[in-house]
Amino acid sequence: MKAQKVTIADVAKRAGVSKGLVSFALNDRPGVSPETRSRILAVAGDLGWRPSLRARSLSTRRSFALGLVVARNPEVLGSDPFFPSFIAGVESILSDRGQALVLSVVPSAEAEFLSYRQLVADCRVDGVFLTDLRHDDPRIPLLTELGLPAVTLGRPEGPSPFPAVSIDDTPGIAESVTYLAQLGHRRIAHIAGSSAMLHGSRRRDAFEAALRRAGLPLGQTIETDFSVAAGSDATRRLLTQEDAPTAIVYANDPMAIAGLGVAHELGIRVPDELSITGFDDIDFSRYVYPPLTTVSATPVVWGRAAATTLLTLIETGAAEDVDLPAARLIIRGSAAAPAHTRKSAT
Amino acid sequence: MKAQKVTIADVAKRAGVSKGLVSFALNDRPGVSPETRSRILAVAGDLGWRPSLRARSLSTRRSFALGLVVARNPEVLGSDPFFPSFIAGVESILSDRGQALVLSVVPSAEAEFLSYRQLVADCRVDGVFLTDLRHDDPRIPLLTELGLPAVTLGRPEGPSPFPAVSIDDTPGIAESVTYLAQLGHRRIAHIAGSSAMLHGSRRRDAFEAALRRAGLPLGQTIETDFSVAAGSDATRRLLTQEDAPTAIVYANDPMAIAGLGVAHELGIRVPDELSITGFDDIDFSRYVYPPLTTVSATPVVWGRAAATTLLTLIETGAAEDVDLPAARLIIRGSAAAPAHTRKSAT
DNA sequence: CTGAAAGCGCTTACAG
DNA sequence: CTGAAAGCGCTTACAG
Repeated sequence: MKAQKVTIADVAKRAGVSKGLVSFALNDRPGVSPETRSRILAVAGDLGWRPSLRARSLSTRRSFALGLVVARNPEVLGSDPFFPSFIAGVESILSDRGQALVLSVVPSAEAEFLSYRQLVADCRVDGVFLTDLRHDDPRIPLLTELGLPAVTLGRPEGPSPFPAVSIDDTPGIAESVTYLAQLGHRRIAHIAGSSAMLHGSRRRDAFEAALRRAGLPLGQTIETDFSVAAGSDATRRLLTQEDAPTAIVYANDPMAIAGLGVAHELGIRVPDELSITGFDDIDFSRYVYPPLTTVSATPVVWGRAAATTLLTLIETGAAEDVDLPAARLIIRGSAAAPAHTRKSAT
Repeated sequence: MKAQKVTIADVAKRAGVSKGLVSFALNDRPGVSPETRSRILAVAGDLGWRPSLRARSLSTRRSFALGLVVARNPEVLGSDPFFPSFIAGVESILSDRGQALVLSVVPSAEAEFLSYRQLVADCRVDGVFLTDLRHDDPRIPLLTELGLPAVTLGRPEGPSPFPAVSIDDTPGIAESVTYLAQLGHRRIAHIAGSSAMLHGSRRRDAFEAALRRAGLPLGQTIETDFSVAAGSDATRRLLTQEDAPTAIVYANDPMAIAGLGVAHELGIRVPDELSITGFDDIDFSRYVYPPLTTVSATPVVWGRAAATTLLTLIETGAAEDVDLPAARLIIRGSAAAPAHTRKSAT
């Protein structure tokens, strides 16, 4: 109703200058004397002038918005608190900078491609966040072709023209395995995420390397899609077989929580008869029983750093990679010495 | 790189008409002969012309985008799968309609106000979704003053100029209580959400009404902020007191899952010694142990309906309220006859 | 049914 | 240091 009535022309007239000058003053460009500038700004303030984003967009070809497209089905998305937290981090940066976040949630990888094309066709955003990196990620050449600036969460394997904001998840997994080994576990299994995803296979590699380092036999690994349902199924398979593992390292917390459910159902006591560790330290983790020993990720921090980097890239044309502090193991109650060890110790 | 090279002027020249005519053809406006229209459209297709959203925005004063601002701290947001699912539903409508979703996540109610003002000052969106309705919700007068179209999730108490898309959660709570009463429970407690929120107090009212209807004494109710942490605390209070309830009706699943953890920790077996019911049917619910008896919400459906309604409102200036099917009780394993009943039956 | 022009509200060379 | 003009790419009365 009341908004957008006053334009740059009103300010110019009232200040007795040209529209161009007002624009220069607004954008801190050289070529306007300090006195004139402050007079213009004062008038703008008096009039309550808010420069029209639409008009600026049209002439500067910028959108003043960043994009995030996430390709997941709604259920999996719902049990994964990564995105809400990541987005909260992103927003904490954007809101102060006058930027908006346009979010696109799509059900499949094909839809994801379309979504990026749509975003640039409509000039909706000035850059995007690339999450859930995959092997030979096809989105990197796509975005390159589209000329859309991006920042990747984690460093892609191949060459990438985009800055990467990373948080090393290897130490966390390694710590988990070491911790379990020190407790006396020898049959440790891993319920892994999708190996198509970089963080899925990287966690798996870290798991196997840590096992080797601990001088333990290669443990069983079951690949999943990171979903609660898959975590549940995999746990059941593991626990109902001969020589079931005494400890399971999960690639994320939702699967670990599902695993806890399966153990309860089978009458296997955690941590007495089965130790488990998670990854993410989601809110639920400290409230399940026993509370989950897990690796703390910091998605809010990640979101902040990614937003800052992307904005720098867009504004200056370049940005450095940033490495965030590695995720670390948080010891709670879901892991303990295996039953036979305790028995012999008693 | 390649995008946005061809403009309406190119199409007009190639088709041998004026820019105005191209615009008319594009927008299905009367005043252009069928032959001319199809010729223009053909040329546009040949040239791969994509009308510039920015230019359209400037002249039509529309943004072709919808807004959602959610005011929650990141942790609570993370354990609540409502928004991801709701957003997925919204997107499924928007993507086909060439609309985008701009999402704003803010930590407080004050920031929320600012966010709405910013959204309209920058003309970012043509309308917004109003979720988490509160008593005497101050956002309704705010949006009215700002002249920003909106759709409310649920019907506000007072007068509202906006269409409401609702899903009745009363029957689900009532069914929960009735079910528990029929199992033989007489001391049923409620761990409620925030009474400042409409759905928090409505579920509480439904709980008390159902108790009365069942001829049961008024149960204990503890108010929370819907968070996992609060659900955990409230459960502990309830279970460690004299005459602890034999059944607890939770206002949402995350709190119920936290309650399950507390019960385990206290050595209280569910459902043998304690029955619990949740609300939402989040993904986790069927994978905890015992699987949660809960009320199924349908946030994806809600998102779709809300998006459709909001778009109708924006395009036509009016939209009908819509009532979605009520949420219903889903019986799983977390509720059973209370111990003493079973004892006497044995 | 069609064209030429003005306008949306900024920014940006280009002159002075 | 400052002004006047053209341009961003559409839409929309207004004439014909």
